[in-house]
Order: sequence, then structure tokens, then C-alpha cells
Amino acid sequence: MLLWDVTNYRTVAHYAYSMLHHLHNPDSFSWGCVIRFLSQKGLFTEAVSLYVEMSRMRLYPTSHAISSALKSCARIQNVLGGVSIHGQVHVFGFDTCVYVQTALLDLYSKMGDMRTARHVFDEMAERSVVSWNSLLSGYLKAGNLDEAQDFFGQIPNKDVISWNSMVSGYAKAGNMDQACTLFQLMPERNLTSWNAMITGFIDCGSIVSARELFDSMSRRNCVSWITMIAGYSKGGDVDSARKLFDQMDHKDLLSYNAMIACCAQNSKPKEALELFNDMLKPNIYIHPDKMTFASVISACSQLGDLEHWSWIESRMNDFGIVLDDHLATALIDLYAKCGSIGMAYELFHSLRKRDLVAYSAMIYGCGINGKASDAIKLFEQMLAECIIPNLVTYTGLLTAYNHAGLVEKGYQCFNSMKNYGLVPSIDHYGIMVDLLGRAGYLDEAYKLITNMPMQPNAGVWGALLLACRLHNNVDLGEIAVQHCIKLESDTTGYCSLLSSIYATVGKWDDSKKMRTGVEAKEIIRVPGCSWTTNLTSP
DNA sequence: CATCCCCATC
Repeated sequence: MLLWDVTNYRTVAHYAYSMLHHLHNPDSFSWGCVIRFLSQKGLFTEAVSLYVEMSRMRLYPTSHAISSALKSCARIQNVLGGVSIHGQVHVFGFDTCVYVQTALLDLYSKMGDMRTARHVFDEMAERSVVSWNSLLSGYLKAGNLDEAQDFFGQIPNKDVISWNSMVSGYAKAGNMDQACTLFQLMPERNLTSWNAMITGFIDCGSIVSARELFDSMSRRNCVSWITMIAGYSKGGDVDSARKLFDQMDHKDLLSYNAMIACCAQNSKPKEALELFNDMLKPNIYIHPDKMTFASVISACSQLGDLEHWSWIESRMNDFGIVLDDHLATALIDLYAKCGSIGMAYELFHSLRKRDLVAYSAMIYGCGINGKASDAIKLFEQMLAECIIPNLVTYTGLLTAYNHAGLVEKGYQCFNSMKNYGLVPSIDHYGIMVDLLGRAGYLDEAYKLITNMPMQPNAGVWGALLLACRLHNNVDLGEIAVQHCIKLESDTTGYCSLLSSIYATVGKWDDSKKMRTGVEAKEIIRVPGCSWTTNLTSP
């Protein structure tokens, strides 16, 4: 009973564990209670390992223990554990227990093995609506909408969860018309039904419809708020996300994680760190988890100095957060962006499994640190491991070619993106313009800009302007600066650049005109490329 | 008293 009051999950597991071992001879009923308790608290790994320990003692598991253990295996995708418990289900004679059989079919349904799930379902002597719902969610997850619809029609006593599954299935498939129809038809709706509709609208890009639905709700829970915040985050609308977040009455861990991630993903690293600071204040105090730190590390890497990180690192130690591959990958990015390429490499080699994100972070790190040949080597290694590159990988690779001044290779690389079905983003164009321009191919760079499939931004024009300054090209410089001024409110840097071009080619009057009221020093940044350049007027 | 639906990761 004391257990339910403990909010720190690690402590909960510890308590449960020690209580069990304080009993002289815990019977299988006690074991079952603790396993069920852990599973309900979301401590699935702990629940499974406790079940394994109980099995080793040759205790006869209760139906509670076995169904909770199966649920835990399903949640953490523990195939091996799930299948071995399946074997025990027969051994201990739970073939007719509806709870155990349902947990079993749900396990296979969650693993995506619909044949076995269906087999378990067909063999069941007794089925509850939960059994039907488990199989239904499996069909929906597999994208089998027709089969799901058909199966849904056969459910004898549909409850709100059956309806919710169908609504969310159609919403996830992008079929909002059908989702709306079902939502209208539902005999009763709970918060999950409304939240599924919000998710659907956001996924198909209708944030306005999502907000209308959200505003029309008479009651909302954390999931409703978090879904909206994440939706605004995806659309880059940090202000709207923050407004909602500030209106929340009871902010939990996930709300903070969503808002911190929103800031970290939308280039607001300072705000992300401020929020992290807020959640640790004694009057709020919310215990951060690995996901909090994943975003916080990303925020640190955007700030580009290791000072913030050393503070974060000690907080991580305070909370007993252990580095996993995800966090280590975020750290690789941090170290690389701060110039500690050796530390980045060390972490990279310590990873259990190097995935697309890890490779991309490392390639980018080599790129911005002038290690072009390392970046290329990593890229080839990645391809050899059959990992398909994405847009981020190419940002790193093109950055590497850019730093090395390898124009031809860089151009080939840019053109090879389509071989992987990738369409270059505006950042990739920005790097290419910079690469061509620095090498003196100003006309080619200008041609690339005019042929871009999207509207060029200030970064792209800025890169051309910078190249014009390097090679003192007045005509293109004037064009570039006009576009920059149109696109950016702070234009002092652009103007001083053009002014210095005029000065170099002897157009002193024009130079003077540009320079009036202009600060001598400015920083121009090319997006997708991490270098910054200090420029001084003559 | 268990089992199913909605939210967050570089």
C-alpha cells in the first residue's frame, strides 16, 4: 500500500523487489502481485526479469503473473521472452484462461505476427471484447483496413475501445473522412476518441482543424494538450505550442518533454534549457528521464559550447541516467559541433549498434571539422552496412566536400541524391551555392539558384553574396543583396558586404552609400553548414 | 483485481 504512494519509478522497483525478498518464503501469489504491480507502473523490463526469477524457483505462476509478464514482453518487444512464456502457458495449463490467452494473442498482434495471433484467437474457448479488440488493433497496425473493418463488424459487443481503434486506424491511414464518419456514429466517446481525431488532423497537416476540435472539447487530458503541442512543433509554430503549454494546469513529465523537444527541434536551444531548469525547481519538481536529456543535449549542441554540457552531465549523474545508444548519438553530435571530434569518435565506436542517425551525426561532425576523407570513409562504411542515407546524411557529406573545396566531387554527390530517392532541401542548395561560389563558379551558383524548385531563402542568397565578395563580382553581388534585403529584417551584414565589393573594385561612391549607418563587423551564416565567418569592411 | 484504444526521442 505504501508502494502506490511512491512516485519515483526506480524506487518503486526497488521497494517491490525488497518487499518480496523480505518475505521468508514468498508464495506464487505474492510474486504474481508484484509482477502485476510492476507491469501496471510501466516497469516492463523489471516485471519480465522478476517473472524469469520466479520461474527459476520452479514456482507455479498465477494467471495474474503470466498475463502481466506477457503484456510486459509485448510492450518492450521481447520476442524471445514472449515465446518462452507461450510455452509455459501450455505446461501450466492456462489454455482456457481468457486473460492469459488474450494477453498471448495481443503479444503476437503487437509483434506483427497476425497469423499466430489469429490462431490463438480461433482456438480460444472463451473470448472477451478485449480479445476481439487486441486482434483488431493488430490488423489496423498492419494497415489492413479492409480486413479490420470486416472484423470490426463481427465484434459482438463493441465497446468504446473497439470504436476508438477503428477511428484511429482510419485517421493514421490519412482517411479523415471515414474517421469523422465513425466518430459521429460512435454510441459513446471518451477522451481517447477525441485525442485520436486530433492526432489524425495533425498527421494530415490540418493543424487548424485539430485546434478547432481541441477547443470544442469540454474536458481535456494531458494527451490532448501534448498532441497539440507536438502538432505545432512539427509545423514550426513554437509560439502557439508555448501558449498552450503555459495554459496547462497540471504539467507532467511528458508535457515538459514535448515542449522541450519543440524548442530543441525549432532552433530555440536557450528556451529548451530554461524549461529544463524550470522543471527541476522545487515548487514544480518533475523527475526528468532519458527523453528529456535527449532534447537537452540537442539544445546544448546547438549552442555549440561544452560549458552547458558539463552542467547537464552532472545533472544526468544526479538522476542516475545511464547513456544508451540514443543519448550517446545525441552526444556525438554535441562533441562534433563543439570541435571535439576525438571524443565524438570515441563515443561512436562505443555504440552497440551504429544506425543511420549515428552515422549521419558522425559524418556531419567530420564535415564541419574539415575531415572530408573521414566523412567519405564513414559514408562508404555506412553503405556497406546496407544503411540507406537520408537528407541529413547528405548535409554532412556535402559540408565535408565544401570544406575540402572539392567542387566536382561535391557536385557529383549532390546529383547522386536522387539515386536514393532524395530531393535536396533548401539547405543542400545553400551548401552547393557556397561550394560553387567559393571556388569562383559564380555563374554556375547563380544558375543553380534560379533553377531551384523552391523559393531561395536568405541563406542561399547570402552564400552567393559572400562568394561575390571573395571574387569581387559587382553584378551578381547587387542581385544577391537585393534578395537578401527582401528576405531578412536585419540587413546590415549584407549591406556591408556589398559595400566592400564596391570598395575593392573602386566604386567609392556606391560603397559609401551602402555603408552609412552600418556596423563594420557582421556574421553571416550559411544554414546546413556550421561555419561562421567574420568579415571586416575595408 | 489482469488483457485492448490516444501523447514524447537524434
